[in-house]
Amino acid sequence: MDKDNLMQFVRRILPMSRDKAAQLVEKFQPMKIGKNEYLLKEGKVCSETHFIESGTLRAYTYDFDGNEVTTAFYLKHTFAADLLSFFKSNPAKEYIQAVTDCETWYLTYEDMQANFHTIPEFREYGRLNIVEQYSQLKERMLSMLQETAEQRYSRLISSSPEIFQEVPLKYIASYLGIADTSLSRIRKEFAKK
Amino acid sequence: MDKDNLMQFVRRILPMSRDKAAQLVEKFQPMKIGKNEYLLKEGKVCSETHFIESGTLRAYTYDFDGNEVTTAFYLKHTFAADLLSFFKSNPAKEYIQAVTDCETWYLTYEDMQANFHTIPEFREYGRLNIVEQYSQLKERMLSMLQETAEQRYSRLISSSPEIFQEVPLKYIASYLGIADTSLSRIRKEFAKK
DNA sequence: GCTTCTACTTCGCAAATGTCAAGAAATCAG
DNA sequence: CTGATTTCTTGACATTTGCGAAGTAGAAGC
Repeated sequence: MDKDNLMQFVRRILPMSRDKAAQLVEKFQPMKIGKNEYLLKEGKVCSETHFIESGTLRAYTYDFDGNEVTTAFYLKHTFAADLLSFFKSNPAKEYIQAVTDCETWYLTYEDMQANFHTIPEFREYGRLNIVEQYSQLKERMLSMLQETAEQRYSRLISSSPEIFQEVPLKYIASYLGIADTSLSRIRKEFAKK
Repeated sequence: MDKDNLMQFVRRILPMSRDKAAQLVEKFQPMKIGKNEYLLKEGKVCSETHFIESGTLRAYTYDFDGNEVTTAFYLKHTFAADLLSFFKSNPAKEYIQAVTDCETWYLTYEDMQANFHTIPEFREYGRLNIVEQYSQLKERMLSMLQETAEQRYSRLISSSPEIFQEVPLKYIASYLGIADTSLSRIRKEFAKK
């Protein structure tokens, strides 16, 4: 397992030379996480950020009635971490669990800080990365505000069809903010078209 | 009009000496915006960030059916800007409009970049600020996912009662993701308790 | 003061979604 | 392979929310 995918990912966000990128990803270390195991539990501080080489994870928390609410899916070749816990060293408010067996490259908060100080590009990368995450969250927020459940489903399946191969529908339902029975009905309607 | 409130705000996010703070806010300039005027229009790049000395603004966009969707309220002594447009110099996807007459201190993107380079604290402040905004957006997202309209209303009125003094209820309805008639019903039910 | 406009409420009905229970289908463990 | 568990679907019914229309109250303009 080499760091090619990681380097490609980093350079797509912030173009830079191969050498710079290599320097930037040097501190990342490999990890394996078995299916249903946790990368992070509520109350713990998220002290690493993981680039997913293979596998899928999801983040979730509970609502007032004790139902699981899926807040994010992390597919291969993206980063998985609780951004808030990681950057502010706060206890996490959610769980991050492996939906399938996973292999990741992870970077500790300390190593990231070291990179921030020694590599100006990394500082810029870090900032862009947060803005990017903010952007995605905002789109999802807007989608919740202005679209019906069916429209949200339609958007998700066309923008991220991979998710549907990787995770159970009930997680997707709670991610879309609807009951799993409602999702089932929406899929039925949707299939007719 | 002096910069005391601005300095206080900045130092609350990132503690620093009075001198540092003074240096940091030096480039901010005053502006007045009349009721119903626009601080930003869709399609324009948001090239300044505004600290609101007095007054209230809101951000909004339109959904597929042409209805206004309020995405944010900006109360006095906070920052108003389209974060995504500002940091990425992209065309804004929304409008920012003054709900009442406003006075602001604004900083241009160029001046912010200059501050980033010359004042390390400001870099750190910028990053923390984005993380903070992300945090707030995430809470709202969760609130949409796990709470009923009435719970969201209840939460808003207890966390930000000021908003209800400043902006029409119909804006609040679209901010909560419901029709104004539904908000009216919810308020009626809510008043009984 | 009068008119006009906007914000807000209320009503009746329709559409969307939730809840609960049952059963089918798929997956997992031994 | 087989039984147990989990996931998914379906149906009946309740609840929430949206929509259009009508009416009221208050603010703004003249």
